[in-house]
Amino acid sequence: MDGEGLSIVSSATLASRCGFNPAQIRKDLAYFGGFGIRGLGYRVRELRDALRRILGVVRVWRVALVGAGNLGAALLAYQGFVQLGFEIAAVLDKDPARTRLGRMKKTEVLAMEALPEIVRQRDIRIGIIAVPAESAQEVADRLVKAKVSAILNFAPIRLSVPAAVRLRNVDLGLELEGLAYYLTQDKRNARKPLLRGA
Amino acid sequence: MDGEGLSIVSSATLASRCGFNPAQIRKDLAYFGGFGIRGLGYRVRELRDALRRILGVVRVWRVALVGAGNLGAALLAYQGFVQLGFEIAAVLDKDPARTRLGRMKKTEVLAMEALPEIVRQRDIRIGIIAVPAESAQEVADRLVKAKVSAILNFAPIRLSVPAAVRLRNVDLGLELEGLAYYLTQDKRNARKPLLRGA
DNA sequence: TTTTGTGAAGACATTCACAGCG
DNA sequence: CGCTGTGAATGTCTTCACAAAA
Repeated sequence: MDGEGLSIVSSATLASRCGFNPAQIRKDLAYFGGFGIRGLGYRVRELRDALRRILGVVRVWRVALVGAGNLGAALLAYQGFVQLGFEIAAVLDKDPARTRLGRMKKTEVLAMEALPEIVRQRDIRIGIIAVPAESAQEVADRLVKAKVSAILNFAPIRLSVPAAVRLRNVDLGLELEGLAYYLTQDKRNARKPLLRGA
Repeated sequence: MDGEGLSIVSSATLASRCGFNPAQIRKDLAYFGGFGIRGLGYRVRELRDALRRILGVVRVWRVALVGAGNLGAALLAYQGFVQLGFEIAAVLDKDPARTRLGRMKKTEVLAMEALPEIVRQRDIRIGIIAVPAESAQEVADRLVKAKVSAILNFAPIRLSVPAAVRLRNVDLGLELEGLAYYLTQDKRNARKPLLRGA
C-alpha cells in the first residue's frame, strides 16, 4: 500500500483486501497496542513498521537449511526470504558431494558434522528440515542439540522436539489432501453413504 | 499402525500419537459416522479405509503443475504425492525451454497455451501454482478458465478466484515469520515496548 | 462526521463426564 | 469391564454495536 501511495488505511479496507471482517482486524491490531487513529484509520507506514516489529522481522534471522535436494534448492533460491529478514546462513547435507546444487549459487554445502559448530559461529536460530521423512527425526534431534530455537519442517512426518523449541510443519501432501476432501464433497462425486463397510 | 501389526486402536492411543485429546478424536470420527466399537476401539484397517474414503484419496486426482523452476522440480520429485493418490499429469511453464528440469524426469514441459486442452484431455481437476508472485494471478486465471476445481498456490500473494474454486495457499515466507514471531517473545529479545513510535 | 477500540453477544471448538453398548 | 459416542460445560474466537476520540 505504501508503494501504491496510500498513506492511511481503514480496517474495512484492510479487511476486504485480505478477506477478513473489519472487527477482526481492529481486535487483532488493538491487541498489540492500538496504533490507529479514530475517525481516520491506520497510517500505512506506521502500521507496517509496527507489524514488522511485532513479527520480529526488523532483525535478520539466520537460518540453517538441512537437505540440499530439490526442495532444498528451491528454498535456497526462494527470493522472498531475504525481504522478510531471513538469511540462509548455512546449507548442510548428509552427503554434501551428491547434492542437486553442488557449488552452484556459490553456497558451500556442509556435512552434518559441521552443524553444532556452524550454528554457534553464525548465530543461527532457525533450522529448516528439507530431507526425506526417514531422516527427519534424526536431523531434528541434531538441530535441537545444536541449540536452534525453532524448526520449520517440510518432511511429511510428525517430529517430536522439546516444548521449548518452536516447531512448524509444512506438509505438501496434506495440503493437497485438504483440497481433495473438498472436491469429493462437490457435485460430481455423488454423496454416496461414505461410511461403514469395505 | 497396520504395518506395525496393530489391528485395533483406541482413541487414547490415537490421541497420544498425534498430540490431541481423546475426546477430540472421538468427536471428529463420530462426526463422519461412528465406526468404532464400544469397549474396544477402532479397527485399524477399517478406520484407515474409511478415512481414505472421507478424504477422497481412494481415487487418483490428476494435477497440473504450473512452473518448472526450482520449486516445480521439487514438487515433481516429491514422492509423497503418488502414495496419497495424486498424479502430476502435466507440467507447464511460460518458457518450456528454459526450465530447471528440461526433459529430465522424462516429463515433457508444455507451454501455457496447451493448458485448456491438456486439462480437458487428461481430466485434470487440481492446479498447482509454482511460479513467481508476479505471474501467479495470471496463471490462476488461466487455471480457472481451464476449469480446474482446486488450486494449490505457492506464490506469496493473495489470489482472487471464484468462490466455486477451492484455493489453498502455502506461503513459505509466512511460515518462517510465524516462527520469528515466537522467537521474539522469548527470553533473549527483551520485551522492549514493542509498540508505538518509530 | 468517521473510524477506532472494546464490552457484550453470539458462534464455534474443545473437553468433561457418563450413559450405553460390545 | 473398557471404550465409544454424545449431551452438557467450558473455553476460545469472531462478530456486533456503540461509546469515545480525532
